[in-house]
Amino acid sequence: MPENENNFAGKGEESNRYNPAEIEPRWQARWDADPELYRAEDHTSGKPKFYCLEMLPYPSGQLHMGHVRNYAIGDALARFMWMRGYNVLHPMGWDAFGLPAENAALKNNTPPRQWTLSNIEAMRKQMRRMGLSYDWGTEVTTCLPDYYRWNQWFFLKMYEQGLAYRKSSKVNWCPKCCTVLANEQVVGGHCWRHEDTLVEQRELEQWALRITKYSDELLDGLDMMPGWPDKVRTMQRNWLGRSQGTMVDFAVAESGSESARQLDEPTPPALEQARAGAGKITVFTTRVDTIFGATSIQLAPEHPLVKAWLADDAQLASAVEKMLAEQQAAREADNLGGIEKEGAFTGKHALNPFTGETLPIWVANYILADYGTGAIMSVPGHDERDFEFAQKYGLPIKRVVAPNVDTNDLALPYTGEDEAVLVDSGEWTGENCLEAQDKMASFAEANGFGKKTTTYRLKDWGVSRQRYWGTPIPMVYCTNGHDGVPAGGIVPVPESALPVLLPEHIEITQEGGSPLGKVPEFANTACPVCGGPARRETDTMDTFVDSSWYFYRYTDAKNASAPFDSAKANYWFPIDQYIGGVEHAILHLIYSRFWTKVMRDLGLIENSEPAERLFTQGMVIKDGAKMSKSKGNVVSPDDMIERYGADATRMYALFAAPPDRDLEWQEDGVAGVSRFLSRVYRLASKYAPVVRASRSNAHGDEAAASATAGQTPAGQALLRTLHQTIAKITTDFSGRWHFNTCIAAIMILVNELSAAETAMDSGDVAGITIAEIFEALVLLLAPFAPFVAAELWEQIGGEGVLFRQPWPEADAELARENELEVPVQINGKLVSVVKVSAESEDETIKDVAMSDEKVRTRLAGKTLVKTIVVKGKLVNLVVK
RNA sequence: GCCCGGAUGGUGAAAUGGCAGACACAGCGGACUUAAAAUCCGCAGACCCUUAUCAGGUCGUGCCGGUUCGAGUCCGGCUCCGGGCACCA
Repeated sequence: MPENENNFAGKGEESNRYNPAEIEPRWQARWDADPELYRAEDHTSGKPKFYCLEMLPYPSGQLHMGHVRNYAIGDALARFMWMRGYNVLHPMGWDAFGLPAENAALKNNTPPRQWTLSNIEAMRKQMRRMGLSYDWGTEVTTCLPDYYRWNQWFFLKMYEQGLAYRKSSKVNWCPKCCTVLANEQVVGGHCWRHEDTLVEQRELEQWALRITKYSDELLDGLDMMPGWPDKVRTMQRNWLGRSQGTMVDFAVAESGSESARQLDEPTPPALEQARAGAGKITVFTTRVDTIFGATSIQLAPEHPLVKAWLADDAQLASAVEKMLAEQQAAREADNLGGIEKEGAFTGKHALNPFTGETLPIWVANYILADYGTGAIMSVPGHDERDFEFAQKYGLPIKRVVAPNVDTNDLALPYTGEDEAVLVDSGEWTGENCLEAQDKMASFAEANGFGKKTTTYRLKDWGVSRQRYWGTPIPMVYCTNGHDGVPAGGIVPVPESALPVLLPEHIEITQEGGSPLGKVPEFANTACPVCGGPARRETDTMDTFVDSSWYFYRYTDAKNASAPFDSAKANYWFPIDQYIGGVEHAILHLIYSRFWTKVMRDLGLIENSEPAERLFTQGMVIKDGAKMSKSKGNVVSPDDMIERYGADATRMYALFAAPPDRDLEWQEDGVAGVSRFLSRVYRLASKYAPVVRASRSNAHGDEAAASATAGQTPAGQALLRTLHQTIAKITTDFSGRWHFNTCIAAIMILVNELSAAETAMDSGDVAGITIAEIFEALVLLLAPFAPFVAAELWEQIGGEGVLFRQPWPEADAELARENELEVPVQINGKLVSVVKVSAESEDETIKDVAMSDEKVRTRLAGKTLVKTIVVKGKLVNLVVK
């Protein structure tokens, strides 16, 4: 910086000037040249381990402020844990598969691989510029074959275990692109790329992973994860949606005229089939106790029985068609909840197995086809939705539950159950609802028309994507079939043939289904079993697969013969602290929990959960709104670093708000932190010679002893603040993580040092004390502002690598105040403040308070009723 | 509709049930400077009393109530803002 030379004549002056633009690149170069610097010790290390992990980013090419904040938190923690003597694993990687690479390819004609890898390069550079303490030796890039081959390996293992299977499911389909769209690519019901094209719902054969096998474990595990935020656990609980209830069979009664008409007409085989099984409708209910109040059966429009009946009943067919169309429209408008309840009578009836009553069977748009059995018994008296429906269509509404035996006139619908009792329910009348649920379910079970059941909202995980830039699914379809495999049947690729490589030079176009399907060299292959012609699976895996287990790979990133070595994973897992955005609370974090359980059952690891503790940081906000390109309020980290340096940028991200809260980005605040660092730099540089001299004079214990003994009051006061600061920061790191107040505490210390400058210069503070304080100050700064801390550590003659120095110990004795200011209240109102010595007894404190001038005046003529003395806090005099 | 958060000066925020507003930002005043920038020092919740000072008083943590010697903090009932889920039988 040439202006420095102009502004500062003296060389000594210049060295006191904080210049991050000079310091930071210099230290970065030194750190980059030392790949061992942040390398964890081997798993055989005897040290206690600490696995500190931040969520891996998608390599968009640009770090944003959310990343900066996330990594600043993780980095501070990792550095602190190192200094506390832990063996720390602090890795970073890239969630490198995904659609944006394909879009970029379309737009700029750049191959996805090239685009992705150059983005990674750019972001890695930004991270290095930030001074983040990652061990780049364990870097994981999910789009490279040495990673994704293990996705394929896991897929084969899951196939062997019956955890991966083909399933027909509904997908968003763009007829113009001829491809499946992710939910987030559907904008207002239209294809995000073709605004005039409506997205269709299509049934498609897809690969799915049987996550539902672990539903109970995923749910119950949440209760044993106190290190995860309640918010996340609640969200997962709702997502899993376990509900205990009963399946009940209602026999379908054939009505004479209807069936006669049906018999006259030719019946398609599907209908015949449906009719054969049409003996009963199974409903799922959590309130089997209310079954005496059932007044109809409601089927989802997609229910197979409804489909069968449509052919016979044109009126029903058009009603159902209308419902489906409206549902579709609502889905497009993203307003499924706001749709009005509608239904149509099927003309059929069913028998209530408990009462023998005949109930009309309806089709209703509020019944979900994919939850429970797609059929319910409608109890309008005790269910709000059924009530609304029954009112609209004039169906009877019966009361069968009352809050207690005497209260029978409460408005319907009444949905209470805990203390409630049954009425008008035959032999069950008078029973408590909850007890009746159990007994009636058992009764149904014993009589063969019901079963206690647990249902889940969670569905199996559909992992097929009709995309290019993802992990190829390692399956082939044997064209002619062979022994035990029908023509076109599934044959897994043998492990030895992995990886199934993604072809690199392909033309990406907008249309035509799976891009890999149009690459004959890829799609056409030989059946690994019979050698005959075969076609590869041309779908790729959901990118959530990549992020479900990447953190295990970090423990053994170079392993070429296994996803990782179990001994290494078992040493490092579970992750001690996982840090990331709350937006991943459900999908990523459920999928990774699932994957962990699968790996455990495969015998690869011992832990059942991936992370001991999870921290979700708040958003970065600017002008009251989340930063986004469309709002034009994005602040670029590069800009900030250029202007104020990485230290100031990181430190501001920690100082402006506690990490769990949203953070309002104010550039003036960054400038303020930068000014603070200048003050620290100037002071530490100025006293560096004192520190160095004291270090070379001092000899071990002697030095330590003289640091604390025979202090001047000025020195004692500084030491007191120092040790209070150490204590505060140390506690905060292991609990609240309120780094904003930690940094404030360091500021207080530095302000005091500034104020004590004259005292220090005039010899009022011993050199050994000055040394102790500045050494500790630099150590305290290390987790938050590593560049300037490293620089100052060197200037003050510190030995070794700063980030491996032991964290300073707080000395409670030195931190203790010897005189306390105690507020005095009268009837809870502050009246005065008195000074007492820290050792004073309550009685003494009271006496001092009572003799205070202001207190005496106020007390005149009053009667003292009660005195409250809280040691070190206050005195409250209660008077009348 | 349901479930979570949150609400404190002009702004970001701080405060194991114990002096509300630490620490900063912006602001104002001063020092340094020919001047500015930078830096340093000081002031700073609102209102009232006072010619002014010194000092003093009243009110004040979204609203209403409660518990307590004492409530930003705990309890009950609301309002508004943010996030998640949403006909889950």
